[in-house]
Amino acid sequence: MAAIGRLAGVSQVTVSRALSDPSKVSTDTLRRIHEAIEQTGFVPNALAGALVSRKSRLIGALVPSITSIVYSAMVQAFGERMRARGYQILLSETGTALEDEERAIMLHLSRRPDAMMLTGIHHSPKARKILLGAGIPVVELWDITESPIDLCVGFSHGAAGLAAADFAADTGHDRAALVHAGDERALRRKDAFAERFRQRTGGNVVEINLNAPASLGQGRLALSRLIGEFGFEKGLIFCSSDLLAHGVVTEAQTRGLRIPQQLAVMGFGDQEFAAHVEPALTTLSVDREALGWRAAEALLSRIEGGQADRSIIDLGFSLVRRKSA
Amino acid sequence: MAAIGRLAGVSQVTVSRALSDPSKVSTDTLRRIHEAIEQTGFVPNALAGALVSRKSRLIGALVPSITSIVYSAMVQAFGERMRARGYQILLSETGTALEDEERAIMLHLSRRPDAMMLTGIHHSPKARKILLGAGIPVVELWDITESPIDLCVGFSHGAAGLAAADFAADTGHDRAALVHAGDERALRRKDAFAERFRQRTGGNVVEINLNAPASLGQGRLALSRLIGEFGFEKGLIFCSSDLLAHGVVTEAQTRGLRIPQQLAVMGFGDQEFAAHVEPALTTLSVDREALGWRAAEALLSRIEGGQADRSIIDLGFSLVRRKSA
DNA sequence: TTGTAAGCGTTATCAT
DNA sequence: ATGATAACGCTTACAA
Repeated sequence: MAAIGRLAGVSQVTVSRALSDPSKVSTDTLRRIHEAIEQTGFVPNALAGALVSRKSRLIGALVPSITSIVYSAMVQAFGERMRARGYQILLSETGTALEDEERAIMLHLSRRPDAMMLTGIHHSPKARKILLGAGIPVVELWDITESPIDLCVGFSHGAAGLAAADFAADTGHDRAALVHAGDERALRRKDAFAERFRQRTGGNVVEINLNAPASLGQGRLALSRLIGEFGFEKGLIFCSSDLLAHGVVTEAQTRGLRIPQQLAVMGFGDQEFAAHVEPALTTLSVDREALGWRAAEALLSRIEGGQADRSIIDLGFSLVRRKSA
Repeated sequence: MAAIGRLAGVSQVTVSRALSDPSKVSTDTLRRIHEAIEQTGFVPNALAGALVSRKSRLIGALVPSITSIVYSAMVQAFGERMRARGYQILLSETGTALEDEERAIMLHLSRRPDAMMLTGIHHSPKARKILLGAGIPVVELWDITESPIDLCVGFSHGAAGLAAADFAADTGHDRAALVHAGDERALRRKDAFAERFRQRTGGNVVEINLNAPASLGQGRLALSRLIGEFGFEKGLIFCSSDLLAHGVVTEAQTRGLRIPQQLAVMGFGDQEFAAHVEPALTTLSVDREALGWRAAEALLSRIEGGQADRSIIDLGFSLVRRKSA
């Protein structure tokens, strides 16, 4: 900046002002400063700015995985909103291990973000403590709790499981299978499903825990195992994601099983392809864009406004009935 | 750090040393320093560290979209490798507009990243200039060129299109259709395909430009349009992504068209589901993990070693023949 | 093994 | 409208 100042015949401070608040600088010097910037290819150092102003315009974001559309669509909406307001996203994948998340949180906090976004409400005690101590807005996504670190935006996974179980019971099924990838929130949905379904129908519930990232192939495998291990060829299958459901449907068709008459299949997430699969998937719809968008809004109002928004935001879900169940 | 020093009975510098190079500090003071850190919940300020050391341990990454598995799988591999070596990823989505990418590059550079990763080899002249001026390693991904900004890791999209056309001709097709989402690299593949296919077979090539993000629904729509607008019910369809190919296959099955006898379908990317779709997709396979991984390695050796790796890295592609063509 | 001093490139504060 | 000066919280010499 000092060099730009010399070129433009002003001091370093004036250059700083020209960039951060042009209204405080005369149009003539403004022009000379921009010319000098153009010539030199000067790019201001945001590290120095953040250090002294204590505002980094950086938002830390932690997701289990970036390749799952479930998270990436949410991060996309979140990031878009944040970028529009002049913030950048420092993104890390944490996997599912709490200690990895804790480490990532420390790393993020060392960059002094203006706010943090976390996935889920399940964190290590130390992570909570450090986050609280950081004194910045924090939003937890995808789930709700009575005691968020600061803010949370999501929906009740227990309620989602109950809704799926009620649908299964209402549509006359007395056998059900649960197929999931083993993540914490999916487990809560399936536990709620199992309890409610047994309660209402007295029927049997079997379960396949794939313990692997959800994929079409894993979905096909799940149905094969369901048939091989449990002789499950009639009933409703509740999958922890649409991708798994799509795999189950594909495998069922290959085997000549009729959907939904013989096998009813429910997914979760209402991803783009859900409506276009043949037969179209019945699923629990979650608005992932709204999730990211609302989280961004809530953080922004905390960062800039003071507080405003309430701290527990339940976005709910809806059951979309299509052809597969 | 000064406060930690006071608690541990040492100076601020010793605390700094304890954190950056523990071997330079006696085990006893090291212990006292860590106790003090534990008590206070101190998190070092990486902004200050980066400012003076001129090393941010930050890598800027620019992708068109994070929700496309094509890019997210690559970024995942890239980020994993970088994190393992102590770097964090500043990620931005740039869409397809060059001016947006340019703006994002400026923003990233202001944070003084130790290196930058860009998608594609097509950038604005100003972007090139600024990047060059930044004096940091830059890697361009997904494509190769004789004149990269610094490094490039990818493969020839022209060659990929030729390979697909040769396959189509070799398997006896004399009509072909191209379905694509309109992105720059897909256009280069389809242009190469069209030219080679016409040259070899003299046959007709029709084209659908969806001008929308690739999706299952768009793939179904594409086949509907192909049939409606061109009466295309026999021949080979080369799609710019597996997702579109999957949509075409789904629509074909719904309409009772036989694959591959009547309609042969080729995808691009060899995504996870490609092998599990029914019928399994014939596609051009690109190793997205290797792409990210090699890009990270190349940058790392430039950052830390000096130079080492050669600057144009062609990872190639392969044609995977399955059932759909 | 530890400490002192200088300075990284900005913004904030107070003058002019 | 502009400038001088003092931080911000670290790392890097250099010294003890």
